[in-house]
Amino acid sequence: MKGSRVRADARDNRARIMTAADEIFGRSPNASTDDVARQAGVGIATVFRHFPTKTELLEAVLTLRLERLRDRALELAGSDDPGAAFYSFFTQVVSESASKLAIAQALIAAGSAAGEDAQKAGRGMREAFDILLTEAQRSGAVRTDAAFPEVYALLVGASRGATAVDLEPATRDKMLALVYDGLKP
Amino acid sequence: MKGSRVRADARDNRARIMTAADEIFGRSPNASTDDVARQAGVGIATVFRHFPTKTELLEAVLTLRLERLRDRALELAGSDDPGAAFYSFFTQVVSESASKLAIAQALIAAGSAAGEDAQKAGRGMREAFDILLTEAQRSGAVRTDAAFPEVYALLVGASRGATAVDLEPATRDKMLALVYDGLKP
DNA sequence: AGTTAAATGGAGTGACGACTCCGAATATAT
DNA sequence: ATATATTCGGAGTCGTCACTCCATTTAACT
Repeated sequence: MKGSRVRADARDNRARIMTAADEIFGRSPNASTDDVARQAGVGIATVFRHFPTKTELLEAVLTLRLERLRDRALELAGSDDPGAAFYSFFTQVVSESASKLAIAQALIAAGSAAGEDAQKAGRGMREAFDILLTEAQRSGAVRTDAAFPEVYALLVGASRGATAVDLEPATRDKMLALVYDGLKP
Repeated sequence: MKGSRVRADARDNRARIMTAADEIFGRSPNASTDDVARQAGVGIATVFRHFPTKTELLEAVLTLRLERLRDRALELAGSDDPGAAFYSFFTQVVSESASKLAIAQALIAAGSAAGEDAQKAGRGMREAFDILLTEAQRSGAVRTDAAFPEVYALLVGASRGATAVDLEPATRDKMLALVYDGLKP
């Protein structure tokens, strides 16, 4: 006899809802909760049972994305070539930014600016990125007079820029080349 | 006897509504039409008389902003120092981007992606910026292998980056310094 | 198989927002 | 000053969306 009793279908549904929400909100930030439920193949009430508030659902999705990014940064952190690791991560984040940003935007639009877990995940991701930056600077791949805040602002900006107008991949790469030239010693 | 009869109060109200909308939507993209009416000191029906649709109101405001930016670019275009003109315009756009982007975002959220007048104004603004870029390149202030699309993407990105996290002005300037280093020959 | 507590689903509820209707007010021309 | 066509204002309509209630289903343990 265990204290916590977790029914299998509940776990399944929770996962299915998060997947659906990730897709739906990644495409259209103003989607309704019903849309998520339909995509997940469950009733509306089930969504609200697992996530009592739309805001909480959005936060959960955003948190997951941020944690994945952090993990990827940490994987790259031990690399032989810190410069390549840094620029690779930067490029990856920019490439995948569209849907992630849509979710963040949805969260903001939903009213709640903050969000316990999401904030923590954001901090974790930034710390991991800071490690990549520091290593790249130590190896001479990035100028040392560029501090974390402005480099991070550049990452966010490049991401949002790539999202804003739907950029041709070729143009995006050229833009990133300009950014990287500014970052080199 | 003239064919077009324009009552003075109507003109006044239209102007007041646009000003109010500019402020309100610049602050919070999800504001309601009632908020605009209240801020403008008119009734709701008056807003809808002048702008039959919320989308049209947003477009009108965005168009005005874009036209102002274009004018500023054209003013700077004849300058003695094309490099300074280019970087000055770039910096100005980034500084003021917060509210402008909020409006554009509101437009997207309102459903309508396109928008006749706004598109035309956007084109005009981009053309004016292209002039600044070309002159700056000719004067040797900007590298000549940077084409318009990626430079424009950089402008949009820097703007959105500055907006995203509310950046300290000092950090924003450092970020811009990095961008400008990437643009120099 | 039977029991039971947890989980589900979909019809409801209340609030809010874009947009309309129409009687009252007012600018303009005579 | 009066007439009149235009504009105004705010109460109302309609649709949508986040969130709830409860009868029914179902996983899990004996």
